[in-house]
Amino acid sequence: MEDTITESKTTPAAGGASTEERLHQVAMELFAEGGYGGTSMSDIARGVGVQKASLYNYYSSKDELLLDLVHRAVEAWTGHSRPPLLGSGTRQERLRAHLEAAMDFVTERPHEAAIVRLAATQITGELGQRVQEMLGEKECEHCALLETFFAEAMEEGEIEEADPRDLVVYWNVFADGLMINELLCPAGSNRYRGRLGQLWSRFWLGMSGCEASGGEERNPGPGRRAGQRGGSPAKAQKGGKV
Amino acid sequence: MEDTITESKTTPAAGGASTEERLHQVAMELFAEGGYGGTSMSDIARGVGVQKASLYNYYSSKDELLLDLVHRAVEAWTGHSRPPLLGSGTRQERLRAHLEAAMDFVTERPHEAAIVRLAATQITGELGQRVQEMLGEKECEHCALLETFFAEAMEEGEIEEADPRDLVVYWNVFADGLMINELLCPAGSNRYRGRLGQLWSRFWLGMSGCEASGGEERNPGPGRRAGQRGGSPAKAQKGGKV
DNA sequence: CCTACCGATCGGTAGG
DNA sequence: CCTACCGATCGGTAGG
Repeated sequence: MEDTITESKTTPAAGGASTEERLHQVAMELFAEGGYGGTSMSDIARGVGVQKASLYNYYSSKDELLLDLVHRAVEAWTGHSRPPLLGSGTRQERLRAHLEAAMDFVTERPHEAAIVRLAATQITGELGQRVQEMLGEKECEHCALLETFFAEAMEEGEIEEADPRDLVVYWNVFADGLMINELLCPAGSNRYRGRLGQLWSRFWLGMSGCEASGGEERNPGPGRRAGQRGGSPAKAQKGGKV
Repeated sequence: MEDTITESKTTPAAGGASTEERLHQVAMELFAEGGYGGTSMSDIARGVGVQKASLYNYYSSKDELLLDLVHRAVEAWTGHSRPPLLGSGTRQERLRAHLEAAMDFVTERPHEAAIVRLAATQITGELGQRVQEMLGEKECEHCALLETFFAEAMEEGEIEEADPRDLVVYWNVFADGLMINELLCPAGSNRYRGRLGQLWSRFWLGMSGCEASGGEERNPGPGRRAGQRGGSPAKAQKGGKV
């Protein structure tokens, strides 16, 4: 018989995917839609088409399963949205492409995006700490990258002199605000993605020129037509906390 | 003995608060910190100092308990942050005061703020729908108020002409981005509240003057260079998804 | 990958 | 507000 196959695990019961692949898919979907506490191992087993006990051949516990899924989702998001930031074009173009890629990830791979959001906001206790640790690392890494990005943009004269860390904070507020709304909006009706043009124009005004922390009043007349265009489909990621 | 007291419910076991008040306080705190699924009625009963069954004299189910807490928290948040918006001063001052009040609520009454966030992001199923309904109503009401606020600000010339709805969206992105970061930041270290000065300057640039989505360039403000490829018309890169 | 089973705990009810 | 109790389900294990 086929017991030459040492650790097959192949039982292409559905879709031709291996049990492990189906496990990833199903668990991702159920956690994303029902939450961690709202999804039981039995629910997952039913979706995969195996007995609950069999799941423990892949993960030693429900916690470990979630951690792996979160890790995969974060990596996918980063892998999708970071490249545009490192691509070519003006800094503004690259930053905007980065943002669009991140937002498209939310639209195209909602379950993975939801898992990351869930990880950042919904998990408590010891598991929560482990998850926060993982996300925190990624975020720090990303913030450092952005800080350098903004510092270079200043050297090139594309944005006014300022503390790069202030720009990172400003960016995080804008990006997280967009993401959280896109994530929570009833699927499909992305009123934010569709209004990105005007939002970006306004955002970029604050990014490129501003009398920093000192000035408060002084809303100088407008000037500056920020690059404006529809959104081009791009890839995605972004590691803000959402 | 004292059975002359018809529906007393008074058992000032701790802090002099009634059992019902303690129930509100304890449940709010536990839900906020442990999540809905992560908090059992037994946990709450233990915190209140009564038997689990006694909780059902106040609420017919765990769901009803959460709904009431969410409702109270939303009302409190609104009651705390709306007055400044309707106060006196320039529109910018009033809007900023509104924002600061909202952020202070997060700092000063973290459990109530957390309950609202939890309600918006963590509850699924039928209960989730009921909760979303409640929040949605409140939000619509608030958006309408803001739309009027911005329309008036335009009439008064404090901000440039634009679609008020665009301004509401821009505001929502900024406000939500700030809130979510303030909510998730390790308590105390509010790096956002502390940087509100520079963030606000940048935000207000985009709010007050900007050639929105359809607009062309307008009177160039006084100083405001900013490198960025010398005044060439937008790249018009199309490719948008619609 | 399955059958069989574990102790613990869940939200909630009966009845006083 | 309590004692006593319910059926259902939880995450996980034994052993093959």
